[in-house]
Amino acid sequence: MPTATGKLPGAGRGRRAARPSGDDRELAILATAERLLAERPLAAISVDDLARGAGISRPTFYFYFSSKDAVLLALLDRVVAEADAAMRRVFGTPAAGARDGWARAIAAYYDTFRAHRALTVAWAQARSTSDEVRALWAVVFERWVRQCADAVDAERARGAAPPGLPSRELAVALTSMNERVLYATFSGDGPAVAEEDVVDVLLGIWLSAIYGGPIPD
Amino acid sequence: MPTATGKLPGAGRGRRAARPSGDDRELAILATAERLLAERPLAAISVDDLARGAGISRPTFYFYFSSKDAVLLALLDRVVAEADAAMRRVFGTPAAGARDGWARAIAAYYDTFRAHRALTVAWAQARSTSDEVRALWAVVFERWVRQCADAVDAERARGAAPPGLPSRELAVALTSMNERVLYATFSGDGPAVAEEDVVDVLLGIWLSAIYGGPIPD
DNA sequence: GAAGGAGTCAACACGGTGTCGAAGAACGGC
DNA sequence: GCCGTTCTTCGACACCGTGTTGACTCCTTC
Repeated sequence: MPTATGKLPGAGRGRRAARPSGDDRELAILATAERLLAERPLAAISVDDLARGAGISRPTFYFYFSSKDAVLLALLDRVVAEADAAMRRVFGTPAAGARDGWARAIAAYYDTFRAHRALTVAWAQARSTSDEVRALWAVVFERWVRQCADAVDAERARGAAPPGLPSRELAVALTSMNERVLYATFSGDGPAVAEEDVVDVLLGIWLSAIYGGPIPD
Repeated sequence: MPTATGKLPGAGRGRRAARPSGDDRELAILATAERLLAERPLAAISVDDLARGAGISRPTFYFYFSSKDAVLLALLDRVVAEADAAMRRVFGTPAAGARDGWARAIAAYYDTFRAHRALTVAWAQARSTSDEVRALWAVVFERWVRQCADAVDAERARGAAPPGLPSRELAVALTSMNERVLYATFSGDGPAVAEEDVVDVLLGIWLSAIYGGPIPD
């Protein structure tokens, strides 16, 4: 099991050693992957498809990436970086009230993943087949959970939110919900929330879970 | 694409035509599958493993099931039937208050899936690779969503719950959350809620989402 | 103009799936 | 008790996807 790294986005994932036209090839593979992913599921795309799409032979593909999963990982790094950047923008701007802050955070993820819906769906599929994808996702997820838990703690500390469930467990559950609901909405299989409502629905649940006091029986 | 049915649990999924000792073989395959699933992921189990485990050759396996997925489907039918039975029991017994009713419903699913955690995890993986598994799950999920939405409507009608998000979308989101959170807890990869807390955490979020009024900014 | 690295691919080994056809057991009718 | 039919089993095959090897072709650059 090679390449268990996950440092800088886009770097070190393949096995190249930096040379002129090689970069084009690498980009061509990435672009082909994203294009094909938009039309069929990851499992239906072979290394050969990727190679041909990029105008090279299958063995040459392995010169650039160590496997199909490595391509996905590289693509995923990018999107995660994008989502984090969006999130940093949210935290950087002062929010007009608590509701607005949470709304913007949820919308930031929604927008990022919607812009790459094919990738989002493919990632979820690859998570069950690739340890590396699973590991990368766990790291990313953990970061979001931590941010969310910290924000909840802060709201409780300033008296805006009542005490309640442990903030970390609350954060895990809410973040999980977002992940699953957004996936269902984007992939379209099974019951899902309509795309135009999804942010509102998620936001509503987040707010009542965080700010709603204890429920009398 | 054969066998798109989903009628009676355990029936019609393979391609047998009912005969004596054949039943033993079928059961042996099912048992082998559940046993192997407890030690490694679905993708790491070949048809050959299943066949050998049941004491038959690979071609003979195909006499009983049309594919690896069909085995999982048969197993899944059982567990779903079990969960539904548990749920019917919950609805059949009068609850001591609203909180207790929801708590028992969530616990019923938790208990059923925990009792078959290996299957639960395998199903989630197979959902990305098999159309049939995906379709079966969509049906099951839809049924739960409907039950949940109906219950919310009933609570609102009797004045116990305030109006709020559309009941169906609320139900989709909450059911999705349960699915994802339980999966994370059982599979153990990535951040998860501790097994002993998970029902309380989910319940807390359900109650505030359903009974919590509108949140002032 | 030789050395060496980057880039490329035909051909291979492997492991998995699903199918086919022939051989073996089981059983009912006659 | 024998014979055909139907159920059951499996060896052998065709196929597809993966990842590797080794040799060949350019470039550089010294």
